[in-house]
Amino acid sequence: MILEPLVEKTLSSSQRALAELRKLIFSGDLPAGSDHLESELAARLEMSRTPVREAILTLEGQGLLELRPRKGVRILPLSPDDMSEIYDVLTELESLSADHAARAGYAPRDLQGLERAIDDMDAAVASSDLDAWAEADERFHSELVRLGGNSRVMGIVYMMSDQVRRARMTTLTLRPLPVQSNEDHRRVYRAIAEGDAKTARATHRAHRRAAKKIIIDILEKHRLRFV
Amino acid sequence: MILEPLVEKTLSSSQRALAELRKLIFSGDLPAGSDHLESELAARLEMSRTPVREAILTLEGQGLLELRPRKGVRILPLSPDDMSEIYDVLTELESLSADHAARAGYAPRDLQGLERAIDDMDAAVASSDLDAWAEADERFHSELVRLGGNSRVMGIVYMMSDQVRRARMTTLTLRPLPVQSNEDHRRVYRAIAEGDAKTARATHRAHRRAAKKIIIDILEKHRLRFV
DNA sequence: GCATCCATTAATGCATACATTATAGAATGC
DNA sequence: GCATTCTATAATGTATGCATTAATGGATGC
Repeated sequence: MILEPLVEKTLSSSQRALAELRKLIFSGDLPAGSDHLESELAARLEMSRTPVREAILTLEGQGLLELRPRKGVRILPLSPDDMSEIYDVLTELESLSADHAARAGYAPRDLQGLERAIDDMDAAVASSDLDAWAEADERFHSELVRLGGNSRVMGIVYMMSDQVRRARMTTLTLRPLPVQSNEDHRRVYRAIAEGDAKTARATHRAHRRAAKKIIIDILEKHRLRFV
Repeated sequence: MILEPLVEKTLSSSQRALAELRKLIFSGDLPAGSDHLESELAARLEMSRTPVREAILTLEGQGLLELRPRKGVRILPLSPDDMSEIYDVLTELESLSADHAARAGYAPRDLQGLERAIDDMDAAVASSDLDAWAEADERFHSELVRLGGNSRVMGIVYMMSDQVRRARMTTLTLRPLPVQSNEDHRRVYRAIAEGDAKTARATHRAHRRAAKKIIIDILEKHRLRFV
């Protein structure tokens, strides 16, 4: 019998399995394209197969891995085509969110989260802190979707952001400093604040399309497949 | 997401559980808002809790039900707000699909599925066969998404179509005969055939927005919550 | 009579044991 | 030597049993 750490939080095993597997995938400890047996993962997480299996099924539903009976679970690689698909979905759903956010008539204080994210991105660009920029960028997009007020959109975008994050790990250092990007963010922000749904939607759409092109070009140029 | 081959071999218990639970939900045997214990469902499907539990987790991920520890799983009701969210997502993703389908430059024979669905809807309207119309309408939309070529979009739309189908069971007999609707479909079809992405997108978007309004109005007018 | 606490109960979450089955490799026949 | 078949193995899929824990109801004290 193994003694538990005293500060152990009361997280259920399957929740832990889900979180830990996610971390292992994002950290690259479980590289894209690699295969792993349920029992192996269970041993690694020091729990039985049952909760691990539940987490695996969830992650399969989220498109992070694939069950291949008798061959183990395969961590799914992301090809440029995959990223293209994901960016297209994000483009549509975030643009919808921008539209709805503009129509919702939010007060300035409701938009503080957006504004702060934009400011943080400016600061990050100024100090060339790519990690801080990525974090603030992600915050901007998730805040935008939250303001859109559609819980289904939030769920889908949250799922796909996971995948984008995987790709970003690789591409972040290869892309030019995102200077233009924040100008776009500010324009989206202004349009929402002014209740101009049409501009908010169109501006965000253009922003996402440009971002997609940058990422896809990098992935293809460097023949990056596994991220 | 992937269509199963028609030659069904002995499918696994968890697959059966998934299919059967779906059927029970759609048939109304498990009404929206009702609670059910894992063990009760397992007994009903004549299998152990394990595969039932796996199916339940999958269905939870698809938003059909909710796990409430110690209270059983609750079949989720669909409020007008839920339907509004779902229609908004479908509007965006199907419009994207129409756009991409138009750009893809399909040959006429590739579009046969669309055309047949439209013809079938015409026939169904002529004979006032609402069920046939609903089936063909669903076929049109799923074919459209298939032509769009984005597998993520296909997956999301497939999931949400399940929910729309639940609502449609109730609203179908309450709505006016969908005559205008098929005129829209034909215009989308023509735009795709002619490679006019802009028109395809805009037309389909308008179509979906109109459909959403009809459904939501009915749901609210009749105070329908559980479907 | 009311509130609080404790005990009982029952449902889930997890572990484990078992059944099923695909696959690799050996063995046998040609 | 090659192919085919059979067998052993191992991984998944499923069943079952046990532990944990939330909820309910009763009992007790005020």
